[in-house]
Amino acid sequence: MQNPESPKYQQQKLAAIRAAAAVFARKGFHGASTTDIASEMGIKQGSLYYYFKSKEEALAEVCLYGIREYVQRMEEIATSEQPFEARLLATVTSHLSSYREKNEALKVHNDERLYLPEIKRIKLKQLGSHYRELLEGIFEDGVRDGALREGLDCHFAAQSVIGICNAWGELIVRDNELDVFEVIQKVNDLLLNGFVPPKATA
Amino acid sequence: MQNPESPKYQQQKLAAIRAAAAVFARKGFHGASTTDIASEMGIKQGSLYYYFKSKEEALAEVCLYGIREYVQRMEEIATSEQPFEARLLATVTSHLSSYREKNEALKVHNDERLYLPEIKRIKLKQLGSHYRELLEGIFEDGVRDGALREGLDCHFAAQSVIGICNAWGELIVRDNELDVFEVIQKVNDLLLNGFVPPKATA
Amino acid sequence: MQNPESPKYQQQKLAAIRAAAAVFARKGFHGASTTDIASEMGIKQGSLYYYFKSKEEALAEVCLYGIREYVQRMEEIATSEQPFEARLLATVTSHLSSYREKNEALKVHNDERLYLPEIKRIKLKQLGSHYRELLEGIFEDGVRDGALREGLDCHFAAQSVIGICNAWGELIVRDNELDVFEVIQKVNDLLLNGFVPPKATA
Amino acid sequence: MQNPESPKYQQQKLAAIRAAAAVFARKGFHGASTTDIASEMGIKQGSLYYYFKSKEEALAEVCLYGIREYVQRMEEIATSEQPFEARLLATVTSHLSSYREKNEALKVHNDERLYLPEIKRIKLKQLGSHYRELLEGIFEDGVRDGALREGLDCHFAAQSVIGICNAWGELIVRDNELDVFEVIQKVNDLLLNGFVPPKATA
DNA sequence: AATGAATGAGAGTTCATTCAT
DNA sequence: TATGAATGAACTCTCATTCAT
Repeated sequence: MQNPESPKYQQQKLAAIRAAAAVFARKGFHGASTTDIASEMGIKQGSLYYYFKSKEEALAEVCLYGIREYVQRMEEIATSEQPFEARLLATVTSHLSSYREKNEALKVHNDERLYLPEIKRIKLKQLGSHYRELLEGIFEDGVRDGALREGLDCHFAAQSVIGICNAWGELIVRDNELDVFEVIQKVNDLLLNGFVPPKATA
Repeated sequence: MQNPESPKYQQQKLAAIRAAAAVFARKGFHGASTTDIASEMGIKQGSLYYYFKSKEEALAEVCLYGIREYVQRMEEIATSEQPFEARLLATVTSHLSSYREKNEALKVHNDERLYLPEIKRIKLKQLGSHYRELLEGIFEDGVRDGALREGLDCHFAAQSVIGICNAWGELIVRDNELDVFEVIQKVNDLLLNGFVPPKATA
Repeated sequence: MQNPESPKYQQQKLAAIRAAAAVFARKGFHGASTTDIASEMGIKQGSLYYYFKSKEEALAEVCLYGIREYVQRMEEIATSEQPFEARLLATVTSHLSSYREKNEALKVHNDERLYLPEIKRIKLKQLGSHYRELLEGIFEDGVRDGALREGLDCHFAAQSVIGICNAWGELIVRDNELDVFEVIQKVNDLLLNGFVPPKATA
Repeated sequence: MQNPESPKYQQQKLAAIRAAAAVFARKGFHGASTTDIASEMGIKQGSLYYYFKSKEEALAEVCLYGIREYVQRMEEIATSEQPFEARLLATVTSHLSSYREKNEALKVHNDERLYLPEIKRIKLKQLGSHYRELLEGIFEDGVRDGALREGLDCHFAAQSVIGICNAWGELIVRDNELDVFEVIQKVNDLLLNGFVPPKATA
């Protein structure tokens, strides 16, 4: 069926993934219909099956697409030779701005991937874990460098960064007025310093 | 469906709301069927309509149920005469432990309320805003007391607390092994101090 | 179940028949629900079964009720010692005014009786035939008396009277402004003389 | 459901309308199921929705179909240059023979259109009024020509023609033995001359 | 005499999926 | 490469009916 790896096919397939991402983000996996997706990309419902074997596979591909570039960027950040603070800022920036750039696929990955059967989630789990591990690595480096507190729970820290970025990401998607750059700054600051003023040490 | 505020009816209605909450939390609104809900509470599918006019109304009631007690607890915290740090800890504790106590309704409120029509969301919005405002008030008090940094964006702070708690909440619901008490401590600490060691002031 | 032939029961049963008639007339047999009927008479749905074994039986009773008094009146007219013209007028008057007096049961009989199973329609058929035969008898008398044309098809005539009365009856039920007395006069006149002016005979 | 004015679609759609007409005529709108209609046209129930958006819309289309050609024929009769008597006969013939030619759609229009919501009835009302007005016009012409009595209530006359034709139409549909031609003659005669013999004028 | 509660069957409708063209 | 047509399963919802109280 996918015999033609023709450029036209590749291009349409990408359009299909993006259309599916947009619709899943808006309506959720179960709330979205194949008709919705097809009409989002300007074709008829039946034609969708030329690009996806099933609706579920569409979800799988969207999730993969969503997290893949997200991990890629993290890979670049993690391997870059920068001080901790720069890398954290880069992480937060990458994560949050991906939401504004209408990367609906990431939102879909976060919210809907659980509706995939275990098997189709393996790859996603690997990528997700990889992402978290890279981020944990950054934190570990930070601790080693003295940029971070001794004894910091790096796993907890990484999860928290992901969590707070996703939370603000949803707000960003929902509220177009939000100044993403400002949010990035503040999130970054919160993660570094918390809300409490530095205690005057004697 | 009926007037009768009979105790039997009230009790069954509550069971219905809880059953719906459990199923919606597990499968999402669109992924859950009324058969699922009915069998969760041990009645037949058609009988569910004795307690809910529609599936959508069931969602509305679950959301309301979920957020109501959540706001109530916040109200108590906000009006208590405690220093900022105690109130923040109480907030985080209240929020996170509600997830462990299988308050699936709160998760449903967070994840599924957007599938309600605008009209049925008004009340929820009010409650949500009220919660956030109470929390903002706590932060404003903290700034005034000097417990928090001068010039802190209290709106941002409140949103961040809610966001990070919801993120960890999902993890708690998904992973039964997680030590909630430990998470609470660490989240609290992150919010107060961030990840960076206090700068040695000269 | 109907053990108590108490006056209260009889009275409520009549109310039930009338309520059913009103609802069936408004919504049709299949379009009406037992809830509609019950609430029309101010009781709860389940209680209806105290008066009717089934919805179908309710229809049967309404139809019977509707046609019974209608036939009774015809019986009086048919046995009265009046000239043809007076009896025709009485027939049309009886038929049409029964519609204005909200005898919805008659309308139900006309429109919905076909939804009854053959068996439950036997009695109705007898009554209907009896009505038509009485009316045919009136016409036969009229022919014999010379009040009507020689060779008139009395069966056709009777059916036509019934048909035109039912047709105007529906209009009367639907349009409250209609002057029933005027309609009666005109229908009567149409049946007697038609629309053409009497030919001047040499 | 679709744009395609493909001949196949048009043909199947017509088959769907006719099937719906047959079933609605037999069982009434509420008594008929979409399964009935589908199996009448030899497709599966779900497939029906390829041709109708809803059962209600099926009813609307059947009614429209039923009354449309009926009005068309009347238009031809009304604009023809014939004496009154010929036009009345043509009207009665058109009306009654349409019942024998299994135009169940007309019966459905008469009996079931009230179950449509107001909005979907507007077009039907217009057509119905148009029909009546054309018929009234024929009567007015007849009065002007002297073919009809001075002072005849033409509105009443038109309604009566429609009413009596519909009444006999139902009988024709129900009783296959009835000689339609004979009924037409007699109805026509009744409308023209009534049942009373012409008074011998001195 | 009446009701609250429940049921099961069936309704209309949607939708993922298939396939000939 | 894409579509029109059809399907069958699942879904939400309604409703006549029953029965303990």
